[in-house]
Amino acid sequence: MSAAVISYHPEVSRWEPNARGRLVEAAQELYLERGYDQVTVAEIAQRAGLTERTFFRHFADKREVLFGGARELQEQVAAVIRAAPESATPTELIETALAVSTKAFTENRAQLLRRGQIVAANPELREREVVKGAAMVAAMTTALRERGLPEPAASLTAELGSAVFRIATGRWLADPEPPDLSALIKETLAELKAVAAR
Amino acid sequence: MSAAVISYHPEVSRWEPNARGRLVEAAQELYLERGYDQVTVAEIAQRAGLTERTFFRHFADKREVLFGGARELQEQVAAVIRAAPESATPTELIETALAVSTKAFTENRAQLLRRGQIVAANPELREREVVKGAAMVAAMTTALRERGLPEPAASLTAELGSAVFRIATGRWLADPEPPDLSALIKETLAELKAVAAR
DNA sequence: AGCCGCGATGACAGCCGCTGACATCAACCT
DNA sequence: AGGTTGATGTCAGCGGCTGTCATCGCGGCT
Repeated sequence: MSAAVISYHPEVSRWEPNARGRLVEAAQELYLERGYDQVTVAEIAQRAGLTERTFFRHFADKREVLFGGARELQEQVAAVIRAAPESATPTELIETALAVSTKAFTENRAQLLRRGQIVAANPELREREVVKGAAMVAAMTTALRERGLPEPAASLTAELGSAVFRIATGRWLADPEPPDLSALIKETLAELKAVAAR
Repeated sequence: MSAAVISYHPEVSRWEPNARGRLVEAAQELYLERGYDQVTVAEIAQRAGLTERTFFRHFADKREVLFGGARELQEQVAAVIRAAPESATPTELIETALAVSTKAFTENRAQLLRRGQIVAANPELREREVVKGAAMVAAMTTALRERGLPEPAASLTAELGSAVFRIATGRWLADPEPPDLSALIKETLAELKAVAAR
């Protein structure tokens, strides 16, 4: 509680803060500069002022450093589904769940484009993206089942939601004049209904 | 062209035949016995009477040895979509495309269950399965676009088809008294339509 | 004030997945 | 007979990833 406890020297603590963030930043820079498979983990760690071993304490593998946000998004979506009114139809649930992402997406468009460029350039990274999508489906299915939706409706609703999300955000990122993301999601959902009705 | 060129000794050729098949067999045995990550590629190769280097000439990586059939299935499905009459609706296309798998699946149930057991036991293998599903979606989308179906209907139809396939075969494999697979596919598709209509 | 456990990091050794380069040798072609 | 091809072997090496132990500031406890 005494005053002036904090030294003004930046090295307040034993290490620089935000090691994880520095690793993400260094990895993205290097992946963009030279391509994912021309970068070693040791190089990433060095640019971040850390060691290779520490990289693997923060990220399960060399790919995961690009996919940190997926878990949070997944948890938010599941929470929204759980909180929706009991009367909501599957379609309404999808629309509500996907709405949670629009703000973060719209605010970070440049960052998402940069990341998308890195991921698109490498098959291993595209694989990991697919896997994250599947994890999202699983989380949505669980949340839907918890509110009483029986199988296979729960799985199907989750798959539909995931498909709409993937297609809508893909179009939104690809469009140089991006329309409103939530409107695009609604539109894509409507098109899906039209396809399924035939 | 002379007669009796062939020695009766089993070693007709320089090597035992069907190296690829022996590798698949050895890998499945070992993965089942000890678990995927307790098996080295060198051990698989040794059981098959080959070297590690030869394993990697037949399979891109240690996982791929379990996913050989995916490419053929994908090609068959795409071919059926391309061959369907022009008048077919998206739903009919899905139903027709998925029908091609039922025979092979029904005939190889035991094999598929064994493989499923191995894959389910390991996250890396589950990832690869997800990736194969995504490749199927991509192939279906391409085939649908080639017959003139515009986007996003092509992507959506492919996603729906993939979802129905995954869910129907999952239920079929899980059921100890397996119903007719093609009937189950039709039923799942009908449930999907019901979900999407709400 | 002194002690102690915790937690983030470093240092080091080692396994194994995977690749490139070159050698071998039966089968086949001409 | 000689040249080509194609599947395999051999060997060396990189790099992703892990286990293990050491380091040492911090914060809490006594």
